[in-house]
Amino acid sequence: MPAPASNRSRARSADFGQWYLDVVRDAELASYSPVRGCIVVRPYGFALWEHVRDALDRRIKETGHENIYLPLLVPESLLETEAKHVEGFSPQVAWVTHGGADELAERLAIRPTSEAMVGAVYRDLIQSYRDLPVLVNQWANVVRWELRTRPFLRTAEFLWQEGHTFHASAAEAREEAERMLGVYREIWQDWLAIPTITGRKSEAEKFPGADVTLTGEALMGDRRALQMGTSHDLGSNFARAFDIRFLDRDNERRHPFGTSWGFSWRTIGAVIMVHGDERGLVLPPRIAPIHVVVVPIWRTVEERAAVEAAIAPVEAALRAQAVFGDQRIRVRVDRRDDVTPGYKFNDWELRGVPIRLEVGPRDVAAGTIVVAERLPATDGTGAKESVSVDHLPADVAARLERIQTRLLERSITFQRANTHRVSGWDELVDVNAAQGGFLVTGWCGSAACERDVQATTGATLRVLPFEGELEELEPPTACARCGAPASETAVFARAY
RNA sequence: CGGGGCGUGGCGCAGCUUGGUAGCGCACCUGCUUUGGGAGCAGGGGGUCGCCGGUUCAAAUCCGGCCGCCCCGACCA
Repeated sequence: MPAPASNRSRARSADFGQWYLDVVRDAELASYSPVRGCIVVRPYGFALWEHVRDALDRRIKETGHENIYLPLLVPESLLETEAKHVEGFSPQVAWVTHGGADELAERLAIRPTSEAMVGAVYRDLIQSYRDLPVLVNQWANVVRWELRTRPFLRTAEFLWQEGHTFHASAAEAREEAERMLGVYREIWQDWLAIPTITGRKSEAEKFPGADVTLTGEALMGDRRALQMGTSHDLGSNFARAFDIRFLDRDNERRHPFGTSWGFSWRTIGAVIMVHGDERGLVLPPRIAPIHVVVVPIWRTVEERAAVEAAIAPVEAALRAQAVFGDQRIRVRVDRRDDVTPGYKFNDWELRGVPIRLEVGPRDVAAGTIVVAERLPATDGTGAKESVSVDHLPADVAARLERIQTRLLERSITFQRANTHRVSGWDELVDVNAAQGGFLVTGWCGSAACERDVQATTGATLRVLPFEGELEELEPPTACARCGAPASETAVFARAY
């Protein structure tokens, strides 16, 4: 069967970067727009984001937070209030300078994030210890004037969630930052089927204005790392800068302690790069816009009628079937009559639909349906099977849950296989050049050594992992750069 | 921000070196045959060649300027 000349994805193994762009385009997740650095998220891509978003939104609410909405435009004087914050973000801020024809007296920043706005707003809303804790979140777009575009991973405008909280004590704020990183970790692992190494960022890598930045780092299919989301303990930095105070039980005025945490549509890029294969997208069932696609097969109008009649009750039964607790199976019957079944098989595989059902005259006669699973090509599984119509819904639900599990197992295996303990400078340089992946080593804590590693290898200090994150690896006891006793275990990697 | 590339029907591209009726694949429309792994044949519709200026009898093609986007590197979710 001859393939069309265009619209074929590049080989993943040959050119990972181009493969990524091809998958985004061919699976109809997103396209470029007339605006530099800004993408159009198409319905299939947005549905994917919505499933991730809804799962996270539920957990954010379950952990006691409420959603709000803050202004898009931030007066320059506000943005400048916290010194380190403005220093960190100023190179990336887009400015509104005119209203109509008139130049504004004060420029307005298009929010790169909302800490400054939160500070200004909650300065007035927080008066008493009874007003604490403040636990709010917003789903919003932000703009950071990026000089390089990669759909989902790096765009000038992107969608995310930013949580903001204030607490009466430093310990409570730290707990909150840790709690929300834990919530993120659940989503990454249980929904996106992506394992992460969680921990702290170094001073050089942390959020401008934060005391501590917590992060989750994942490994993409090309062995480069991706920061999946961050959670910041802001201490009382923003409260002091914005003069936020509360009157405590003892009648003393005190600054509250803040956190902020963000999770963006970049995670969609991670799903593509972690699970995708030579045939295109592979989606974890929990977030797949379509769980099951049904492809009818027929030649004559009589056959078509018989096949349609056989599909109707199957479709209804599948839609009624529970999966993953409270979800229902999401079914699409592909009734297009301008393309052949073969075309549809390839089309839905490219788009990562976990399960395909084929129903033709032979199946109708036998009371069966052909089931094919969309698993990574290397699994060697996914051959077609004939299944009786009777227990199809339960069978499909079980398969979806098994696929979800298998994808996670597979990505954990990949991460383990590409996490290397390196104990000295030569080994660090060699392993990074030869294999890439996560490089676990000792670090003396000095910024100079951190800089040297980056300058020489291109790998950055991704994370200082929490206790137990690398349980099977005994960390080196000396700094890989200078040989001094290590005060930290560090994970270096070339990153996106 | 440095380096490179590209702007030609909806999409992907060729044509430009050497100026002379704008072409190919996909998509689209009509008909017939097809349909269990990216269908075939026949006919058909659609483009002031990114913009401005210059050279020329004549510019997609040569010259100058501008704009835009993409890719590769330094910074960032």
